[in-house]
Amino acid sequence: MNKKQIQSEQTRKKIAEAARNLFVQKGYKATSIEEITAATGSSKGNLYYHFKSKEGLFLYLLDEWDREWIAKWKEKEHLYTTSADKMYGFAEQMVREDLNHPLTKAADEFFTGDDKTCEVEDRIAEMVAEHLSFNRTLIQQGVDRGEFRATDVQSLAIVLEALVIGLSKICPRIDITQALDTYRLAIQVFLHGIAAKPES
Amino acid sequence: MNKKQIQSEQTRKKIAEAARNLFVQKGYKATSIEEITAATGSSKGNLYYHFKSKEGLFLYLLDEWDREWIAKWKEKEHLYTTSADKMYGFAEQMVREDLNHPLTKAADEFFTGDDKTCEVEDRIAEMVAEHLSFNRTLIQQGVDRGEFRATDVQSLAIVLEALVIGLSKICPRIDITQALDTYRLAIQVFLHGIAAKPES
DNA sequence: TCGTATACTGAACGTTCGGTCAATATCTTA
DNA sequence: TAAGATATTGACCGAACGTTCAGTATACGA
Repeated sequence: MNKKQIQSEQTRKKIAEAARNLFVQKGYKATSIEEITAATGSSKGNLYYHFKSKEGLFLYLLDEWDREWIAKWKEKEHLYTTSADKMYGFAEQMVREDLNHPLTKAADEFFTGDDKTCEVEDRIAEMVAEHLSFNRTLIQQGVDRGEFRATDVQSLAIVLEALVIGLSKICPRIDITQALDTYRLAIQVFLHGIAAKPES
Repeated sequence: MNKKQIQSEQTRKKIAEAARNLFVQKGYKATSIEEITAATGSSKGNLYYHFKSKEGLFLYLLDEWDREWIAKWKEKEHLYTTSADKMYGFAEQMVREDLNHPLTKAADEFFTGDDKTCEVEDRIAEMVAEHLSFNRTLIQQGVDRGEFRATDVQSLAIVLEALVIGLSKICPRIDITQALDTYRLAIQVFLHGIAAKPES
C-alpha cells in the first residue's frame, strides 16, 4: 500500500472515530458535520470525499458496530453451558457493549427520524431481521435442549427483542450496576415469569 | 364567557387538533409551524399567541393524551377481576389506544430529540415516573392478592415499562390483530416465563 | 522531473424553520 | 361611543445545517 493510501485510510478512520464519539455524546441530528470535522482537524470537503453523506457515514458506523458485536458474542458464546446462562450472558453483553455503546442512542434517534432514504429503510429492516434471527436461534436452542417450552419461537423472539429494546431505552438513565441488575431481572422474568403458580 | 373568549378557545382547540393530526402523520420535527397554521387557516403569530412555543404546544398535547388515557383506563379497570386479567386489559388498551395513537411516534421522537429544555426534561421525567407508578400499583395489587410473587416491585415495574416501550416500538410495523397477539404473548411471558421448570 | 491522480481545503450556497414584532382588526366595558 | 383589552396577521429575522465546488497541495508513477 502507498504511503498516500495509508494516510488516506488513517484520515478515514479518524473521521469515523470522531463521528462515532460525537454521535454517542450528542445523538445523530445534534451532531453537525462541522463538529465532526472540527474534532478531526480535517475539513468538511474532506469528509465528503471519504463518505457519501452524513447518512452514509452513520450507516458505515452501524455496520462496524454490528460486526464488532457479533464478533464479541462469538468469543463468549461457548463459555455458557445452559441456554438460560446464554440468555444472561446475552443480557450482560447488551449492557456492557450497547448500553454505553456510542451508537445506541444515536441509532435509535436515527431509526425514528423522518428523512430516511430507501437505502436506509432497507438497511434498518435488514438489521431488525438479523436481530430477530439471532433471538430466534437463542430461544430455539433452549427449546431443543428442553430448557424452554415454546410453541411459537418467532413470536417469542419478537417479545425478547421488544424487551431488549425497551430496556435499552429506559436504562441509560441509571448507572451500569443497576442496569445490569435490571437486565438480569428482566431475563429472569422472561424465563420464569412473576405468577405465583405455574401456568395451567 | 365572552363571545371573544369562546372564539379564542375555539381557535386554540383548532390549532391543537391540527397540530395533533400533523404530529401523528409526520412526527414532531417533520411538522413545521407553517404547516400547522396552514391546516388551521390562522396565522403563525396567532399560534404563538396561544402557545408559548412548538415544544409548549406539543407538551400540551401530551398532557391531553395522558389525561384521556387515564380516564379510559379508569372506565375499564373495574371490569377485570384478577390482576392477571388486568394485565391483559392493560396490554389491550395499550394496543388500541397508543399503538395507533396519534402521538406515540411523535412522542418517541420528541423524547429522543436533542434540543430539550429543562422544562421538557422535567415533564418527561414526570411522565416516566407516572408510568412507573402505574405499573407498580398494578403489580403490587397482584402481589397483595397472592397472584404474583415479587420481592422488588419497583424493579419489576421498570421491566414491565421496558417491555411495553419495546413493544410499542416494534409493533407499528405489524397490523393490529398481530399486535394484540404479540402484546398478549408478552404479558403471558411476563406472568409465566418460558422456562420449562418453575424457578428453584 | 513533470504530469497526473489522489487527497484535502473552506468559503459559499440554498434551504428550512422556529420565533418575533409592529401593525391591524375585533370585541368588551365603562 | 370612545378607550382599552384582546386577538390576529404575515413579513421578516437569524441561525443552523448538509452539501457542493473551484481551487490547492501532496505523493506517486513514468
